[in-house]
Amino acid sequence: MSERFTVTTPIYYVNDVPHIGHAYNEVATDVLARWHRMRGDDTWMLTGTDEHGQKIMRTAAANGVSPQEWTDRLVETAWKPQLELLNIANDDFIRTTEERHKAGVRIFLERLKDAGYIYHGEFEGQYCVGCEEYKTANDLVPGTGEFEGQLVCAIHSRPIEVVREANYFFKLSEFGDRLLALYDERPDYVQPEHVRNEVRQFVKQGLTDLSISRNTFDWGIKVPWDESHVVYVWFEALLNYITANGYGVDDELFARRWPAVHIVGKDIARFHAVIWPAMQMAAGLPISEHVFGHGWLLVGGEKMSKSKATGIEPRQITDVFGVDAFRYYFSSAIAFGSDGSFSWEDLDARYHSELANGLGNLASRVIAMVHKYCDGVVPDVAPDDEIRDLVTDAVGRADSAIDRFAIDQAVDAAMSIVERLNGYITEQAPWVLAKDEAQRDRLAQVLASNVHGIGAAAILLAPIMPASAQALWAAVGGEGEVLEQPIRQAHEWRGTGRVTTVPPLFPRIEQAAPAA
RNA sequence: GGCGGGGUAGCUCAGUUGGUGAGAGCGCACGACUCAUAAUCGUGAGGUCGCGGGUUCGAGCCCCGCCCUCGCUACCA
Repeated sequence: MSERFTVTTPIYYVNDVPHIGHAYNEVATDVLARWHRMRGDDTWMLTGTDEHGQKIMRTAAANGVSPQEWTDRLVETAWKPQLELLNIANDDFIRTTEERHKAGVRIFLERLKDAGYIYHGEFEGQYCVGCEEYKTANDLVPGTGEFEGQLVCAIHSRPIEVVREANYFFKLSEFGDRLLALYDERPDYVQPEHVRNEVRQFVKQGLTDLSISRNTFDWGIKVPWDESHVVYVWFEALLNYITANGYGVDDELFARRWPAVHIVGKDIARFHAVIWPAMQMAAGLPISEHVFGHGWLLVGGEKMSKSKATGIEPRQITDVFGVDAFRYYFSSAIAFGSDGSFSWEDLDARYHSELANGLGNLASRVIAMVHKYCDGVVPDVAPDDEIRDLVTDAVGRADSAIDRFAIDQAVDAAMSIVERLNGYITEQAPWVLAKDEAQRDRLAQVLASNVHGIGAAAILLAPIMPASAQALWAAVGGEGEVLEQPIRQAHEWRGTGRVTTVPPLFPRIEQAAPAA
């Protein structure tokens, strides 16, 4: 009963410097995708970059290269390396400068126009180049210094430009009722609950039409029927989700991949849960399955922000703790959907408590005992009922948590095996049993129970920590790739019956954490 | 201003539709054990559940007011 699962990250604005906020989204999406693959689902994970817009054009010019050369460079030196660093197994990577995207955007626009949802209108506004958006009076503040006496953008502190444009508009205002009906009929369309409420409330207040083209610069996709305009970046960027999946050119592929699940930051949930579904309705497309808005990472109690220079690069963390610990930390320490506090102290504490002392040490002690008391051969006996039930229950809880996007709870379920096993060992005291020949059978069952639990935990943790899980899996006699094990049957795994020797999976790190 | 989220043990947070004396993890203290990455296991440490009212036999969970904090308010995760 395998199903299909297409999941997306936002496409990242290529001019940004990748930081742990982007990484958080990538890792979470990757964990979901890997989990579904291990269920046997027809899984597809899409990510990519957003590369058009005036700001990119200007940055490129400032660096003396063409926009295309500029974005090529950023993609190759910043974005793709970040995916590799984080061990993200995305199936596709779309760039909005690719021909497949441009072609799909043109087809989509033509269909919208034919359906009567696009019209020509005039628009005048105060435009901030830094924000690439029109500002309202509320967004402006009195300037200081060289801009004394002028109104400037509150974010960039630079003067806005008054721009009058004849643009094309999308009739977003016509979709309010249908959107509200969507939220009501499909309560799980927007998640989590508080994001859904916010989106719903927003739509209830009424929608206005959306300007979707610009004619003051040309770094973008030309409007098919009017090449003096380029499509506004946000409108165009959303279309990556379908242009990457064969929209308009390969109906069979598109039918297989679409609709998708979108994992986005809560700040852009609105675009994904309001504008995007309206666009899909207008074009007669199936609506996305879910829009999940995750929370922010807070650093020192504040939203991590590139403009406040509190952005942290993933490498700063992975260099010290490793990629798997990075993935584990952000998957487990933060309730997916809520904001979460990041600190080096917390990361360090959880690494040592949960991974080094908990999981790593458990593997270490069990493997050592199997070697010491059984010559490395895992006793071929059924695990204790208690352990068997514990593991079976954990597998079920973890798997169902994923359906709720509760990644943190899935990790908790997996780690509950580790915690219980450490207690179980102390209670059973194999080192005592080993001294009594009459207790051989009991000793065998205790060790077999541990190996059984560790193997299952390795499978459940594989989507979160692929490399470490593989090492753990192999160490307790798992055969082949742990990522190819059926995750819903993790409690039924059978191995070679021999343990091997492994170096510590998560060595203690004595050095002080770098200053945050 | 409007909308939304928060304010619970030192820290990070759980707390279903209100009901046994308010919880978890980490940290801390003490004890046990020795298979293990000086790891593990057990016990304990007593927080006005932001403030003030109200409803109720009974409220951290409901209502009113207030304070603080964070985000959003139309197109940067």
